[in-house]
Amino acid sequence: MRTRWRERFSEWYAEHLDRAEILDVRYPVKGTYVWRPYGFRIRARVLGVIRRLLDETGHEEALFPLLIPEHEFAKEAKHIAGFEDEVYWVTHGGLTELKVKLALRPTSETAMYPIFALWIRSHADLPLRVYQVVNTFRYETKHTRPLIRMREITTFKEAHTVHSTSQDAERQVQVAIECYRRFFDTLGVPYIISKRPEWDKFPGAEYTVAFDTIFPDGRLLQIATVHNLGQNFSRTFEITFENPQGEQEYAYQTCYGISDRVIAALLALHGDDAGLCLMPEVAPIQAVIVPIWFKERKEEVDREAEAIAKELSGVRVHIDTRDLRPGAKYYDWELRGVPLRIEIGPRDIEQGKVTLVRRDTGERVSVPRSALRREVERLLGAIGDALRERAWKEMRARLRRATSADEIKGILEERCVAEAFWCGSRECDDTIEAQAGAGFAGMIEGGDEGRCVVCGRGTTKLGIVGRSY
RNA sequence: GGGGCCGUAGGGUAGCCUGGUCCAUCCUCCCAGCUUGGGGUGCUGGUGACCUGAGUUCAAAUCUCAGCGGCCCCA
Repeated sequence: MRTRWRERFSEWYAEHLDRAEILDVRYPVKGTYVWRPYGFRIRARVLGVIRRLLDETGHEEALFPLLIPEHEFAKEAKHIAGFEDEVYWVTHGGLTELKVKLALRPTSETAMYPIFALWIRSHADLPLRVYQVVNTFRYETKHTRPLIRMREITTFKEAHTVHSTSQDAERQVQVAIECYRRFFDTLGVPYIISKRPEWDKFPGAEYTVAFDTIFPDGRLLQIATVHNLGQNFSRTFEITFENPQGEQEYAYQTCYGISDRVIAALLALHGDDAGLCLMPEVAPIQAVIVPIWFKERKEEVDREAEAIAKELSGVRVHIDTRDLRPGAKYYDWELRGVPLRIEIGPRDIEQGKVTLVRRDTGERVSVPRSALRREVERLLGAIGDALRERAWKEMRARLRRATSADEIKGILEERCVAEAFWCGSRECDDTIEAQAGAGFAGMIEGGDEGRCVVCGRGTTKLGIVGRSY
């Protein structure tokens, strides 16, 4: 059942972050939240996935400071113009006013790049690929929402690369996109990849490619961005290298990042009315064992539960020994999204079987003990595939082709996202914004040919329009 | 950026309009005991709250102002 999940999504979302013990939203500073242990374990698993992908593709993890001196932060004019209304400033050390104000990083370009300038001297030092996982701060004035719009982003996974040629930087953009595809595929989070319009790109970038997903309420959520910075920052921060010809040259850079929003998407897209439904890859508990006790046979059942846990080494299992009725435990673990439940009771023991129940479908099967391990592994794989497939299907159903501004408006009213041919001009975007209530969030290039929904000019660009978070 | 609504135990709420009946209602959670155990066991007992500050008043959960926090709508 996905009635409430779909129709009253924002209520569902807030309620389950709390009930599944992901976050505590009661911390008394607006836009900041507490990661609870269960949520934190999910976060750690997700980090494990992205770290592995970045490490495999030649990135090295590093850690730069949170504080950025004003003179560095202010160096890149467009960059600061893009962020200045949302920067937190540290102005005092104790009672002493600081001579140089310190910004809490809203992102780390200006923290990293002065140091990159020191690290890089020759083409032999390139390419440089580093990433870090940090918290970042933005003084958001719009409505804050847990994991979606926060004043303290707690888990910004930002990568920064430096190259000796423009082509190499361009290739890196493709590597990053591929890396993020694999990341979201692992998490079963569906995405639309598009280029952000000129007026909406990252401040200081040449261009920005974004990943968006569509939430159950039909809103677009940006879940990753990849930027080609060209030489904009290297000129500002004097990141130069000696090329093979012995000349000094400005380096070419890219950066890309993913925030806490990926967790929001992970939780939101795989739920149903009973609660969360975690992808097995990132579930802190992949299978929960519920012993079915009867007065005289409690110890026997407990021994059996222990034996099962042992047999399943390598699978993340948990035995629920709380003094609750089995039914109460079922509801509880369903809420928390544990993908597989293993029930073991006297009846199973007598038959030499165990009972397995899938969280995604509710399907219940009785399997021989001898087949336990194989079946558990098979089912975990099947659940992951099913969740991924269902999420993609759901998103595709919410992305609908439009051939006029009116149709776009209609699609938005039906809580969906529209895609329509668009020439790419600001004027046509303004028209759509005025007529449909939302502008183009991005454009997908290189499709078939069509005519811009506004001006009728021929184009191969497909714009996407949706209400966004 | 503009407009509106709201803040009562851990969570959800009644009471507020029309100040006194309120050491504040109900559900849930939590704790103790007994009971029960293949989809939220039942019973008994118990802990726990008026966002913060200032003001009005004989009297404030209730009225006023400010702060903090939350929610919704529009651009």
